Parts: sequence; structure tokens; C-alpha cells
Amino acid sequence: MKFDAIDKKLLQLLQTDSKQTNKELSNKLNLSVTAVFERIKKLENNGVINKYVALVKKEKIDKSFVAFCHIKLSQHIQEYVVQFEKDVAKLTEVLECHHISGDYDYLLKVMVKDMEAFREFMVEKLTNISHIGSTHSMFVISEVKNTTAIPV
Amino acid sequence: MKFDAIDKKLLQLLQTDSKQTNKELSNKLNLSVTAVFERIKKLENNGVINKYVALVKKEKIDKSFVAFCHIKLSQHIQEYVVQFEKDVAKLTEVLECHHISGDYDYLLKVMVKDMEAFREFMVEKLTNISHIGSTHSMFVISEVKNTTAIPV
DNA sequence: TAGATTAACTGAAAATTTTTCCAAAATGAA
DNA sequence: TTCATTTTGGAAAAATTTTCAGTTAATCTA
Repeated sequence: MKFDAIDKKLLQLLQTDSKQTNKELSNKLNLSVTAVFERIKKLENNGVINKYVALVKKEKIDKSFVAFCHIKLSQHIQEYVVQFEKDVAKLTEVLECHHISGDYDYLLKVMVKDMEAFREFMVEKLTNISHIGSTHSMFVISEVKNTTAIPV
Repeated sequence: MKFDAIDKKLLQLLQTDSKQTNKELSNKLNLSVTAVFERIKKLENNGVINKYVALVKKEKIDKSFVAFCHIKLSQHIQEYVVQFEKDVAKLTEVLECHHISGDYDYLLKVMVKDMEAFREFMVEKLTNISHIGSTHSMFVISEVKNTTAIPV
């Protein structure tokens, strides 16, 4: 689908706050409520807008500890890759898992309560997954920026 | 604030889909609409729910290229740190910037159109920021898992 | 360019949802 | 147990979403 400047502005607004009413959006975009409504529906139907979610403040639910974890597989066999990716996706502590270029095969973003919980996660969950060769963890000291808004 | 099992379930549901109506939620939670409404308001007022956003599919807006970028500062002077963090946060291509432990100082998540756009971003934007010592980039080959839902 | 076709827009009405209000039930502390 | 507080449920009110019909604007073709 093709976007005009209004669609882009609309996506920016919804990526920032999806709870705005169509009336509020219509003011910001100088459009009627119905026009806004139909543009949003088009963005949803075309799969541009994937979903709407509530973002939770991790500190409030005692998940303040974030780590990035590099993982190397023991061997790069197709079977191992498939199995690892299936298993790691099941771990709720793993918010992200990316297959990446470079020295390691994967980069994980892990969110838990504290260092002790992280140790437990590593020992009891992550390293229980088959075919892991080695790991290397980096701990987040402070979060400088963290947004879900993709520049459009 | 304290959570019971219903609050936790509610947070899970809203982290998955915030566009569900209170009636739908009330069915899943075996509660009245008003009870759901009050619980959500409490979670919002206590800052547990930070915001509501639309998640956009990056492929649909031509931002399919994701890279993680390690950065080391030239010197670890307070002034340099502050300046760097301020500057990097302004870059819309940088969705995340974490100050981390380990060999490098920062880990960035960068989202752009393609490798060419990434090169341009590095040359014209990132390395224009003062006090950067060295960088090391890793490219995402495939996204195994990517969620905003924190386990509660 | 003119005419036709399609897409996008507007305002009003209808449908649905959110929010308020009040009374009843549950919970907790003294 | 009793009093006070919180949570809940149902109904009414307020607000929002969604539909609808008619108009305007934009696009395309001949």
C-alpha cells in the first residue's frame, strides 16, 4: 500500500499513544472523524498496524534486571538450529531473540527480577536448551532510550 | 501496589491485545465490566501500565534492516557520557540504547531500510556524534522472537 | 480537455463501549 | 463480631466507534 503524509503522521501518533480518540486524532490531522477511522482501518487491514498493546513499566512488576545474552551453538546443523529456536522462543524471560551475524549466532534480550534470578534463569532454563555451545552475557546498567516507535 | 492473580492475568491480556473491550476481558476474567474497568484504571494510575501503543510491522514501512551496534566512548568522562546519551537518543533510527557492562559501553538497536541506509546512518549520523571511540555492528539475519510482553 | 470512474471526505444517525453512580458483597483490622 | 474499607455488579449516562448516504476530490481514459 502507499502512504501519504497524513498516513505517516497518523502512524506516528498511534505508535506514541493508541488510546487517543478519533476526534483527538482528527483535530491533529485536520480531518473528519470518519476519515481518520477509515485510514486507521486501512492500515490495520493491510497489516501495517500489527497489533495494539499495553506497555508495562518493568520496575513496577519487579522485572528490573535486563541482560543481553550472546549465544553460540555447538554446531551449525539445521536440526540444532530449528530445535534451539523453538525452545528459546518458549522462555517468557526471553523477550527477544535475534539470529545475527558476527562471532555469536544469537542475541537475546532477557528480563528478570535481579541478578540472582538471572543466574537461576541461566542455570535452570537457558543452558538446559540443547546444542548451546557457549554464552556471553552483558548486563544493562541504564536504559538510555527504549521505544517501540519505528520511524516512518 | 499489590497484584492478585486477576491483575496478572489482566496485564497479560492487555500486553497481548489492548483493543479488547472490557466486556471481552470481563468474560475471560469472570468479572463484571465495572470491576475490569476499575482494575485497569488502578493499573494505569499506579504507573504499572505505562502507555498504549500501536505496533507497526517494520516490513510494511520499508524498515526491514535491523542492526545491533556496540559503541565504545573515546573517554569515560562524565561530560562525554551525558553528551553522547543526549545525542544518540535524538536519532529516530535508534530504537534502543542501553548502557551495558562488558567490552563496549553501549548497545544500540538500529532500524533502517537496508544495508545501504545503514551505511548512510553510520557515516552521516552516528559517527557524527562526539566522543565515540569505536563501534562494532551485528546484523540481524532473522528475528526468532520479538515481544513487548513482560512476564508478570 | 471532458467525461467517467474510483477513492476519500463530511456530517448525521446508529451501535457499541466507556464511565459514572449507587447499593451490595467481600475483605481486613480492631 | 463489628466497623471501615475495598471490590464488585447492574443500570444509567456519557462518550466513542461504526455505519450510512450524499458530496467532493482525485485519477484515469479516450
